[in-house]
Amino acid sequence: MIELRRLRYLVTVADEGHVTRAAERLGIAQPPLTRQIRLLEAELGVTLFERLPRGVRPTEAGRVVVEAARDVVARAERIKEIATRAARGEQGRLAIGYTSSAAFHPFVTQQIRAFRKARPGVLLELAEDGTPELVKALKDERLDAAFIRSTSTDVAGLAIEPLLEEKMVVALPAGHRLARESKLTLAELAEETFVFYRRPTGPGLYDAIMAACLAAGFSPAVGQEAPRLSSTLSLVASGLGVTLTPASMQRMNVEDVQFVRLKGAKGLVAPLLLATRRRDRSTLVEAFRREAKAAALKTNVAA
Amino acid sequence: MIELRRLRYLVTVADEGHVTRAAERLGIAQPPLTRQIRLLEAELGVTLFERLPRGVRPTEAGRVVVEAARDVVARAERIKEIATRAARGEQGRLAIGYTSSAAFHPFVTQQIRAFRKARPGVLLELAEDGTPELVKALKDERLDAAFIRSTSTDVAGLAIEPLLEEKMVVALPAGHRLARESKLTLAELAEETFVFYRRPTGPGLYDAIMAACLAAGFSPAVGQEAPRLSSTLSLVASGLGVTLTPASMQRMNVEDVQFVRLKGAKGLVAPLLLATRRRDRSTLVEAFRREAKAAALKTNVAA
DNA sequence: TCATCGGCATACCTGCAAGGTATCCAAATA
DNA sequence: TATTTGGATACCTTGCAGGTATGCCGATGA
Repeated sequence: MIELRRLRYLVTVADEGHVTRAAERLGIAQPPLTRQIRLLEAELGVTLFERLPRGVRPTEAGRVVVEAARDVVARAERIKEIATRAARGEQGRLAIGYTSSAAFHPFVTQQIRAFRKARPGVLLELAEDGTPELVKALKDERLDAAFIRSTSTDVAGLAIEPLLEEKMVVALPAGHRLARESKLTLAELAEETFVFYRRPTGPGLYDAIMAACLAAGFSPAVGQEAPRLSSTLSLVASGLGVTLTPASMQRMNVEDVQFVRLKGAKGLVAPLLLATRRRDRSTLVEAFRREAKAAALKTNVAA
Repeated sequence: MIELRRLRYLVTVADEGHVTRAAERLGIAQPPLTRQIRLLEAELGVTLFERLPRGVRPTEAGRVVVEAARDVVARAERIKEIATRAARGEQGRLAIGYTSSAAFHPFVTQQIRAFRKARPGVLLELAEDGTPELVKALKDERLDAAFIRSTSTDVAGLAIEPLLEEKMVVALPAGHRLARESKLTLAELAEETFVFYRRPTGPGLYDAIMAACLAAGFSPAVGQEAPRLSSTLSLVASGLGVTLTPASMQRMNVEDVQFVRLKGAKGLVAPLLLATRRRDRSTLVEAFRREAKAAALKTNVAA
């Protein structure tokens, strides 16, 4: 019968790529570790590592098994925490993620605050990351819900629900010749250099902006790309170009960036989406979803 | 450090509601089981069971922990199955590359599609690039196999295996004076300007074409070079010259390009090769190689 | 090409924790 | 109050993880 110790050893060896170093990290000697790995291989009936002259390397099958083992080990580690929390009578735990651009959206912070207030017994865990990473974390059950801005890659098994649509605004370096306007059309930006956040692996804001510019009769000159929507603003502040961002980003209050409303770029909106696991019908997630959708509806009616 | 044995015991006791019966089911005596449960309680710092006059009952916290334990145990049990499946090549990851000209070859797409269908558990990663880049990626283990057209630079450590040989066709701008012929000889192209894709760092199609032209009694006038075989076609479409391409490129269906069969240029063929790492004897790569070679053999016999 | 080294494998011993047996004890029947 | 049921305790036994010593193989370098 397979035991956790072996799996922990397996993961460590895979991480180190080196039995001796892994043994060191585990605080045991090398020979027992070698033996444990071999016993595990015998038990699974699979060669997990190629033995190289220097170190070891997981075989193809090894990689797959290591990932599964990592998952099991991580879940086992969490049990202790689950136990103490359950003993304290806490009603559960909800891990919520959001893309960096959603982090500044008042709706998101408002929802999280309201949920925390209504359920003080629930431990909220928050994480900020890129949409593809959030999607992966949802699938791996490291997250229970995520506010995202685009439907990125492979979302099979996830429920993606639109909450809000947000207007876009133009972000300009302070003192830019257009910064004194109260409204701008896309066409007025035709001569500008744009900075963008890196195109995600799926259709996203990037493509929508591109399409809108083309519709306005120009192809934007892209100066530099940034890994996060939020970091484009520092590029704008540095004068490397202009960009379009969701209106809520104005709250970031970056020095040397001025925002101007965008006029007549219909269809150019930043959606705010809520992603959950389709299978996951746990009470907490369900409540969070329900409340978020209700609040979104109210916001949309008010607007 | 928490171990799976304890978790298994915990789940069994919870299921039976009875330490003695659980012990029986586990094939151990009752006292050790009692002790293991108490040790687990001590480790987690939580009382998991209420001791009743007849049997035991999980506490509130106990129920939560039991569910978490059940999940971990189930996942651990699955690891063995995951391992055997991975060893059989039903799971894992395979990164395949192809040169842009091979990308349009029906054989290549067919092989990849068939492999994906036969092994849905395998994550296929595809990359299109030039032959030298593919060779480098193979050596760096960013790729596991690559369809290439020529044996480029330094292929030490790689196994290069011929799969197919493909006829060449003449690509002409639409409306070209020779475009109405049904067949052309090389000699008939002696007065034409040629466009070529850039010569790779090793011997390739370029040299084969050059040699064939020389054998036909002329040295081709080279008009412009393109970085990819596929982009030569747009040059042809723009009327910058004619070129010779593998027959499968006809599928690209470029507007303003017409293809004419080539007559009597024996030896002028575009090989399709499969490159793998010589050392790499992983199940997945091996299976892919085997199936590609088998399919190639069948295709050659049919042709 | 031979010496050296780095690093996994093998052999064999040791100690601890899981398992076994015997027995106790508390509460629920009768 | 006697009996039964089932978990707890005490104490012995054993198997498996861990330790030390050493072998062996391939890679590197003089």
